[in-house]
Amino acid sequence: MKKESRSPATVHYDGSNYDPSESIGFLLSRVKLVMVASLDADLESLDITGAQWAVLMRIAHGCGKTAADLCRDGSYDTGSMTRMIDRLEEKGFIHRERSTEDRRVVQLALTDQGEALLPELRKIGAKMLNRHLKDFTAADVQKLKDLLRRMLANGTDSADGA
Amino acid sequence: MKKESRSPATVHYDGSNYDPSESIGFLLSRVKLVMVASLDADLESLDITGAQWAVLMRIAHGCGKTAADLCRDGSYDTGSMTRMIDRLEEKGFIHRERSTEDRRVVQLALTDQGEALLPELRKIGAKMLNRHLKDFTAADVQKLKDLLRRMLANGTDSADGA
DNA sequence: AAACAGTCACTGCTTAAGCAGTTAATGCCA
DNA sequence: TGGCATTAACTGCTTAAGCAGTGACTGTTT
Repeated sequence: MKKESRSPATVHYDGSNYDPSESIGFLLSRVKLVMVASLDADLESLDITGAQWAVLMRIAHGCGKTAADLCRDGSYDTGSMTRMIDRLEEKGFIHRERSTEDRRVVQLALTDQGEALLPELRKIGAKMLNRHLKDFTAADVQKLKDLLRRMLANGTDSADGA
Repeated sequence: MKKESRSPATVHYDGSNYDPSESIGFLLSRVKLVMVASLDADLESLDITGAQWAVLMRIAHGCGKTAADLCRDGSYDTGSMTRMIDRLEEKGFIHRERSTEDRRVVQLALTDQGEALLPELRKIGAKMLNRHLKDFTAADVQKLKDLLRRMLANGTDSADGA
């Protein structure tokens, strides 16, 4: 006596119709993996990793003025972020400056060297995305973003589950 | 004098229209992150991680009879896989058996304990996916799979880039 | 048969992420 | 004003992933 599904519209997987290599989870992980690998390859000559690229882009766009901002927006660990910033600072792309208003925080900014690199970073990122979106219509891209945003919202708001 | 785009249909990003938190790359990473976090949380009581769950599911579905298979199908490092299998074996979920036909390979299989756990693993995986696919129509799910598969194909075949 | 390249599982090494705990600074409230 | 919770950045510790290299074994070629 199997229980009937109560809300058929939202039950896409019921525990028996699983094909690992076809499931959304595996596809998603896989796509992320190849995108990062592709980015890493393109960034190799600049001695920058994909993760570092992401942080530089956020700083450049003003999404993250401080380490704490970057951690919140990127769901990143604060300890890891400190060391990430260490690496980027050591390479000369960003610099730290203790805030005068709130002396707990450290303001982050691109150095001239980091600023100079920015166009290339943008170009590489765009190239990688376009490569993976080859033959996508504008509608496809919009739809994909929409679906991903909805998944994100579903995962974020009711974290406790059923 | 900016160069005109040559193939407008496939140029979604041109290096200037970047909003980190809205780009497909960030969305994708983010969705993957919350899905894994969600899976980890649901699996916590079983003392299994999301990565371990993925391997167990693959073995259970016969997608990976050996470590080398699992590495190929999951784009996983062979060294990491050896240790992953160590952990799963130590926990009693799988067991190794040297193949008699080809004595290089080690056959992997679920133990009785692993087999017994399987229904619960399936249930947890399905629950996680359904949670993130809430309010998705069947067409939405199909479309998402289709788009992800196409991205994967784009990233896989021409690895050299432009 | 002997040499050869290729494959499999495994090991040491390096890197980096997450967690827990520390210190300094801030805002709040009695 | 003094105490208290909160926040920011940082530090040690643990875990695990990727890379490079090893030894055992296989199929192939000559």
